[in-house]
Amino acid sequence: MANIQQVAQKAGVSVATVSRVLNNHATVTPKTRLKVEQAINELNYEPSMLGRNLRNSESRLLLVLIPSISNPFYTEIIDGIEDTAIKNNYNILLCDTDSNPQRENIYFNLVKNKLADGIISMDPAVDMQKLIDLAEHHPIIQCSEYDENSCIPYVTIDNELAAYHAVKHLIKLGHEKIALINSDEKFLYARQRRQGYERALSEFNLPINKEWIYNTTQLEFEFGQQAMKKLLQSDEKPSAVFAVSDTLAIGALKEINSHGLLVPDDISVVGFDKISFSSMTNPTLTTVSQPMYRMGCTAASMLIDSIQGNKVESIVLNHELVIRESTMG
Amino acid sequence: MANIQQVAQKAGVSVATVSRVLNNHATVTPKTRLKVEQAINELNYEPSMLGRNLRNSESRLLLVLIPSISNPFYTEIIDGIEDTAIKNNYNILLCDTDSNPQRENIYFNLVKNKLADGIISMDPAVDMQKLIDLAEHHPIIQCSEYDENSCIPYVTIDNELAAYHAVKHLIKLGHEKIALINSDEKFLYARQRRQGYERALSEFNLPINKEWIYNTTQLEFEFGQQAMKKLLQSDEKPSAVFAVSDTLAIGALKEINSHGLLVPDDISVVGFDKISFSSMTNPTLTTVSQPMYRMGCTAASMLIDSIQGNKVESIVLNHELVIRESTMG
DNA sequence: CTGAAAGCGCTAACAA
DNA sequence: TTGTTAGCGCTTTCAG
Repeated sequence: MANIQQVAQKAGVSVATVSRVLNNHATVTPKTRLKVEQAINELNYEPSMLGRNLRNSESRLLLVLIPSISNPFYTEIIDGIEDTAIKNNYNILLCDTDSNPQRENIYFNLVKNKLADGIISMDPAVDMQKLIDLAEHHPIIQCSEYDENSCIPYVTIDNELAAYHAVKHLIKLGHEKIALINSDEKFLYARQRRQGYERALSEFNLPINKEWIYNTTQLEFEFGQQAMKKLLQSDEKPSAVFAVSDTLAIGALKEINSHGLLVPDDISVVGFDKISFSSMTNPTLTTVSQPMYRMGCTAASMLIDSIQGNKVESIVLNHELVIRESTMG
Repeated sequence: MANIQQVAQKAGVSVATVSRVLNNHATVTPKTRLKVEQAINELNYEPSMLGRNLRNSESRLLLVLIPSISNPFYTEIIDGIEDTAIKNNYNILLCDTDSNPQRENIYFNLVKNKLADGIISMDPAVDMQKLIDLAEHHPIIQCSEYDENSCIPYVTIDNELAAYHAVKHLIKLGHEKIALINSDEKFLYARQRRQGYERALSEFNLPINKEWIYNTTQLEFEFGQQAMKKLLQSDEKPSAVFAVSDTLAIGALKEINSHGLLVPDDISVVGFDKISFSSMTNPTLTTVSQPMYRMGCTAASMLIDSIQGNKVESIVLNHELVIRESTMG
C-alpha cells in the first residue's frame, strides 16, 4: 500500500502538495493537481486514516452502543442515526455490548483513544458511572434509555405518559383487571412505565393488584410466555395485559393462544415499540409507537453538535398509540 | 487528555520506559513500574490507539459487514464472531451496509486505512469485484453468502442440499404442488436453493410449474405476503410453499391466514433460517436451521488465521431441517 | 502556488 | 535496567 511520500515522489512534488490535493485546498494549480491525481491513481494510493486522525485528532466516526442487535426495536433508530451521520460526513460503527461491562469498556476505549469522536448509548444496562466519567471529556448522547441525574443529554419519549395512554385505552374498553408485564425495574423506562400504569389505574379507581404485575429479567419472547403463564395461574385472571415491549407481548399472545384462549375476546393485549413483527402476529398487536427514526436522527444531530463544541439540550419526543386487532374486541 | 510524554515527565522517566510499562515488558524494575503507574493514574492517562496502530500497523479490530441489522438471521452469527474475536484479543465492529455500495466503501476504507485488520462479509449484495480487489491486500472472509469463483475463503452451508431436503420433506408428506418463494436470483444462495427445489421435484417426477415460482426483491415480511397473494391467485393453488427465508415464510403464513385458509391443513409452509420469531407464529414454522453460532465462530477463526498470515480453506457446515407445526398435517 | 520541516502519540532499535 | 532517537503517514505553519 503506497503512502503519501511515494505519491509525492512519483508526481515530482512535495508531500505537502499531495496533502493539499487530497484535502481540496484551492491553492493548487490545475496542472499540479492533475500530476498528483495521476500518481495517486497509478499507485492505487489510499490515504491512511491513522496518520490523518493522529494529526487532526478526529476520526469522524461515531460509536453506537446497543445492548443486543437481536432486538428489532433498535433497527429504525439506527437507520436514523446512520442517515444523519452520513449527511454530516460522519460514519457510524455499531457496538453490540451484550450488556456486558467488559465489552462496553472496549468501546469506551475506542473513544478515549481517539478512534471515535463520540458515542450514542442505547444500552439501558450501561455502567452509568463510567458513562458519566467518560462524558466529562468526550461527547456522549443517551438515546431512549437515560439517567435523569447524569447531565448527559438524552433523547427519549415520555415513558410514563405513554404507559398511561396504553392502560387508559384498555380501561376505556371496559377492562378492570389489567395486568402489567414489565421488565426489570432497575431500568428507568421500566419504572416510568409502571408509574404510568399505576396512575391510569388510580385515576379510574381501579385497585393495583400485585398478582397482576410481573417482572421479567429479559425481553425475549420466551420471557413474555413465561410471564403470561404465571398470570394465567393467578386467582383471578386478568382480562387485559399491557407488556412494556412487543417481544414480551408477542410471547404473551402465544401463551394465551396455547391455552386455547382468544385475543382479544378473552384477553386483550397491548405492546410497546411497534416492531415490524407486531403486524405479523395473529391477531395484530396494539402497541405504543415511538418515533424511532426521528429519535435516531435527533440523537445523531445532538452528538455531532456536541462534538463541534456546542451545548446541547435533552429532547422528549412524542409517542403514539397504534390500535390494532389485539384490543379490538 | 494526557499523553505519554507527560506521564514520562511526571514519573521522571523516559517515554520508552512508560511504553514498556504499558506493554508489560518484563525488563522494568518494580520500583520504576510503580512510579510510572502512579503517574498514569494521577494523570488519568489512556494510551492512544492511533499512535499505537500507526506504529504497529495493526488495530486488532475486525469489521463485520451485514446488509441490515434488522434481519434476525445475522444475530447468532454475530454472537459467534464476537465470542471468538474476544477470545483472541480482537474486537469487532458491525457495519450496516444497507446493501448500499457507498456505505460499503466507507467500511472498505477502514481496512485500507489500517483502522481495522480484516473483514467478515455477510452481505450478499456486496460489490464482489471490490471485495476481490480488497482481498488482494487485506484479509477477508465471506460468511454465509459467497462467490464461488473469487478465491476469497468462505464458510457456508450447502444451500442446494438444504433446499432439496426441505422440498423432499414436503413431497414425502404427499404434496405434489409445491411453490417456491425465492429471493432475487442475483444472489448465489437464491440460485442454489432453487436448484435444490428443482432437483427434489425432478427426482420425484413432479413437473416444475413456473406459476409456482415467485421471486421477491427483498426479504421483509411484506414481500412474503405479496408473493403468497400472487400464488393464491394462480390457476391451480399450490398445497405447500417453500420460502427461502423465515421472514418471507411468515409473511406467507399471514397472507394464507387472512384468506381464511389454514396452515398446514390447506397449505403447508417451510421457511429457512430458524429465526427466533419462527417459533412464535401460529402455527410454529418448519424451517431449515443453519449452525449460525458455529458459522460465526468459524468465520472469525478463519479471519484471525488469515490476519496472522496463514492460508485458510473454505468450510461447508451442516444444516438441519426442524419440523414444526406448519408441516404437521 | 509550492516546499521544507515540525510534530501528532507511540514503539523499538540501539546505546549506555 | 533505562534513555535516546528515528520514524509510522499525515497536515499545517512558515518561507520562499
